[in-house]
Amino acid sequence: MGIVERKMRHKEEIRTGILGAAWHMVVTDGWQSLSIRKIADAIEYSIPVIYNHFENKEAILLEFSKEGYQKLALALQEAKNSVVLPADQLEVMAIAYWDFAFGNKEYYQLMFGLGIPACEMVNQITEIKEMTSILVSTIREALIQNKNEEADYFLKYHGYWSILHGLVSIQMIENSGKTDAFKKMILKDAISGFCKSLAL
Amino acid sequence: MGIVERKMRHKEEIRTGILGAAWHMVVTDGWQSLSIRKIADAIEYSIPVIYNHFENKEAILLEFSKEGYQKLALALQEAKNSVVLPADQLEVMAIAYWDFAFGNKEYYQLMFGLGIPACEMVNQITEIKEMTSILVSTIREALIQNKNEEADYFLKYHGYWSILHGLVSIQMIENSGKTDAFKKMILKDAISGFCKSLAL
DNA sequence: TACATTTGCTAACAGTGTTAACTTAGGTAG
DNA sequence: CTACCTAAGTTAACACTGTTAGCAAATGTA
Repeated sequence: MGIVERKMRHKEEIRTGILGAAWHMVVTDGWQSLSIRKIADAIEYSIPVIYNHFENKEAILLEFSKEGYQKLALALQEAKNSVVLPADQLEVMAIAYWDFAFGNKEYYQLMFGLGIPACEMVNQITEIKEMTSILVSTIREALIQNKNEEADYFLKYHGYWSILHGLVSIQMIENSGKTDAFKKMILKDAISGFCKSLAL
Repeated sequence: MGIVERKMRHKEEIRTGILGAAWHMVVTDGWQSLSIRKIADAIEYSIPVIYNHFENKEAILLEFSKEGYQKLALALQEAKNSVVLPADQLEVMAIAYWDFAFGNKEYYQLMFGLGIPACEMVNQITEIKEMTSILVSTIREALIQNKNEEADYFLKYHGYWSILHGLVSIQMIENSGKTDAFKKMILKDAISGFCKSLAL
């Protein structure tokens, strides 16, 4: 008598139904417009049913976030396996990382808590340009100083900013037990490595 | 008859009152819990008054975002002025950038749309560790290959990940007119620069 | 004093997440 | 076969959210 089995199966069906409906909404309208009510509507069950499967809305998003990290790990592993030299591996992994992020924007944004101000907003902030111009000019000066004017300053500027922003935002969402001093060591090491890349 | 002046002044007072109350709420409870109603309550005016000064809630946040970019630009400029060599400038600017981000978390999170999943959430995702372990192992292998085992692999791993995440997230919120090919050039340049830093 | 304009308010609309309390259907035991 | 009990699913509400239409009152002008 597979009664409990059937019940389990049914419960699982609802669960996957919730996740399926939720994912569909995330992909079409962005995850900021995900709503419990709309999910309930899509799966043709009442609202509290969803709370039998997930503690709250965040738990649903957390589920996707986990999925995302798994997919990313898989992509990185595959990339790594495709070549043998570690230096080459780092390069193909970088590309795999990039491709994952832009091939799965919804996942990536969820995983790193990115994307509230809806992108369009950011482009309207002229203040950003004022700030980046300071970065750009310094990069150019550094390249001139190094007699390395062939190097594309725009490339380098993006590299510089990325290291900074990447370090900051990862530390911010990680908030691990590292000391401030150690965090700054990471920063200095990354920047000194970058500065070396400015020389010929 | 400074009647219009007085009115202007009064209007300006309300505006700064709105921003002041809003900022206070952002700092104390995080900007996700900012609400028009609570602002109205704080400034002791009714809700629609706020809509006379700002088109919507996002406009208020945009205001802070702009402020943030201005403050960051100022901090970078000051750091730059403190030393003369471009290479040194890049280092002090990096530290200034870092200090700004962590000294003004609210600004930074707003500026880069960071921080929905409330940080605590991210720490509960064990899947992250599975992913990062792949990165770490490859970094270690690369260091061994380069006979540079003294280098701290943890430092390098953070640098590597930061470049990746930084590039991705900045490109994502910028969504400028760059071609995919050019974007990948930025990526490859940054990574090849990083790989050089792994050598002795 | 009469009019016009700005200023601000009340109250509502249309949403959101979440939960208490109830009904009903399903399986179990006498 | 009936009585019971548990679990599934429902309705309806609470307490919020952003936003706006329509109205009242205060203010300055003619």
